[in-house]
Amino acid sequence: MLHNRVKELRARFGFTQGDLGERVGVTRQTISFIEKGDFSPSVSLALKIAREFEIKVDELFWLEGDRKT
Amino acid sequence: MLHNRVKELRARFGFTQGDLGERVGVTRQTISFIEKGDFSPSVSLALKIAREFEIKVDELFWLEGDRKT
DNA sequence: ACTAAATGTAATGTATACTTAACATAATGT
DNA sequence: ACATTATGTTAAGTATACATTACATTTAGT
Repeated sequence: MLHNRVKELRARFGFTQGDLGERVGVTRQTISFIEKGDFSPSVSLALKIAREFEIKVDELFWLEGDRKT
Repeated sequence: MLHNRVKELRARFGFTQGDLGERVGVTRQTISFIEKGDFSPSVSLALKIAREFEIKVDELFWLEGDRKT
């Protein structure tokens, strides 16, 4: 199971799902699915999203029971 | 375009493609495809591979023209 | 109350990640 | 020379990421 902080960071940056999708080249539905944890995006997309938030992929996405802290 | 250091690190750890695949739950062909850059794995798989090598996803995979140094 | 923007969600379609099976080749050990 | 192991690669199938369209609900602004 994969977890993420996309929704939290998107809110912090004041982006809508549509904004973020546009910036990283996917639709708002794709962002919505990712936030819901419905699927595991490609590492390319994960890198693009992490880049928008200026953090590392490992700080945005983590595997169940694998949290840093 | 996505680049990675999987082959280099796998060699450093003395794993065969089969060894690594088994550890992260995919076939050796999948590891082979990833090393060749044929596709962008899911972030779940990227996290598992990075964990094996004890490095961050961002140090294993990067987008064209996005290299840290 | 009305409108517009943002989100949730569902259906269907396409692209691509990943599997399975197979065959070829190179390298190593006996 | 033979067997074994690792890798390259290809073809065909399955699973899933992601797009597109559409509609309902919520929230903020007037």
